[in-house]
Amino acid sequence: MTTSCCSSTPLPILTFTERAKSLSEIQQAHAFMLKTGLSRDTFSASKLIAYAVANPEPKTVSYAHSILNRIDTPNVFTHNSLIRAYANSSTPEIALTAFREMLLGPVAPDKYSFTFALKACAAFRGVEEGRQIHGHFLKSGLDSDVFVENTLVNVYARSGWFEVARKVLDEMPERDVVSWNSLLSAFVEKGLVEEARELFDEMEERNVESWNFMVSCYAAAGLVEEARECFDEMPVKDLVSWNAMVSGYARAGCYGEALEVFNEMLKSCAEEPDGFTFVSVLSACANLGSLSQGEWVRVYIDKHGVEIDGFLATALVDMYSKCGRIDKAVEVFRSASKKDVSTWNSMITGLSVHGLGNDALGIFSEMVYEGFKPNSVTFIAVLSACNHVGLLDQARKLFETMGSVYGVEPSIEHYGCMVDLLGRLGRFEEAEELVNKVPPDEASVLLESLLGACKRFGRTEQAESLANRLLELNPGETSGYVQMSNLYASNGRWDEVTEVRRKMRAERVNKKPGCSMIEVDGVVHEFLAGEGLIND
DNA sequence: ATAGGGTTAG
Repeated sequence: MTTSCCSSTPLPILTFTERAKSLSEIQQAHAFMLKTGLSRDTFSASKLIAYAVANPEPKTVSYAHSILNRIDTPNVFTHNSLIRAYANSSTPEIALTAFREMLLGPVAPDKYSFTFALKACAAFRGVEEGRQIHGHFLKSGLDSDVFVENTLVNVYARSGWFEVARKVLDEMPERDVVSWNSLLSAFVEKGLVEEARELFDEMEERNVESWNFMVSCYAAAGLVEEARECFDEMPVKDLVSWNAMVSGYARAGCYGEALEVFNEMLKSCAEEPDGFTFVSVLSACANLGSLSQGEWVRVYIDKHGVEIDGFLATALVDMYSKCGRIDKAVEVFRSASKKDVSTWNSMITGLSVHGLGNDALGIFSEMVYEGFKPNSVTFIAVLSACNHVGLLDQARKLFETMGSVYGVEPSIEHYGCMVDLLGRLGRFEEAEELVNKVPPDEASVLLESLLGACKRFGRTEQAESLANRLLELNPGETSGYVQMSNLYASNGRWDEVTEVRRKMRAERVNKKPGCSMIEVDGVVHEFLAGEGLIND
């Protein structure tokens, strides 16, 4: 313990407490206070609780809670700090326990208590709880307050009670820009573009955040032109505005435009790009296969000392592996100081698609060894790695343990990997067993996979029966018919082909033409697959 | 001594 600051007077320990950088330092301070009897002192304890406000992880906050419970005379400040810390944690519901405890005690809640308790309700969409607290506030005798009411607007709006939110907003004795944004942000969160636009046009005041909400609202809906219009129109842009536009283009698949806006951003020198910017830019590079621009970004990141966090490491690994440089992907991965589950996932996926199944499995073991919890994506990545290399035993083992050991229940994608692998290796019985374990309405992907394998192995009879099952499962869809007719065609059974086609017409099923595009010398060529559909 | 909306990411 770094006790150099601790002596018999209370001040140094309070300074130590204020400067604590970890929960264990707080616990050291607490231990010291216990010995000296200082821990029951309201002011000293509030310094311990302040740490939880600044670092609201559930563990830290519940520790602060236990400290608060042992104070002789809690005051309104210590109560509010605890409610606030819970409201900002990932377990905001517990803020209401703390609020209830306050109501039962001798200290009356003030406008801060209500604001924090309501903020907690907004966080977990607790509209019923919010309503009760609203009623409580009205009966409390406290004056109407713009902070309390703004939070209330947000509670109702985020819970989808838009009319009530609007009513509270309209009846507020004084509104500010946050009042409007409280409702606007909820429309944006729910993807209600029209409602957001209408409100935005009606707003008495707007700030840069209001504009950013609109840009991101359009971008999230894939309406990049509208987003751009809004972006061009806004009176003041900040870093978030630029990032919203770059990511909007990238997510909409407009990768060239994403890079263009990024270049504009650099040229205008208005804002320095940050990790958010680079993640979107790298994603654009990855999807364009543009290694040179991706490299440029990496150099920029290094030169400007931008911190490579889990997100950025993931984006870099992804960019390098999608651009064919798995060696550089591994290099970035190895040198990354921060990794999260997605970083591991993108490394495993990268190795897998490069055919390096064993390396992918090695990274998976490392991941588990280092204490990261694999998720559903991880298992898709490792199972497809097994698939690429034909590692049946490993795949079986992973598939069995993913639920029991790692707590990730297999979904249809995982079944898909297994059925693919089993089919490829000719293990038809085992594959069928798996297919029969999933609910019928999800089984068609698996049936198609297995059907393909049957064809490759010349198992025409089984293929036929699978195609029939596919047909029964979804008579309105093309895949069963197409598979069936291809099957007959490849065996020269033309009468049966005609019969399938007739059935298809009778059921009014039409095969949608496949479409693909390619750019050659700046001219886009479009190809349509299908019969007589090009002139339709 | 403590406020509210907080927009951007693989």
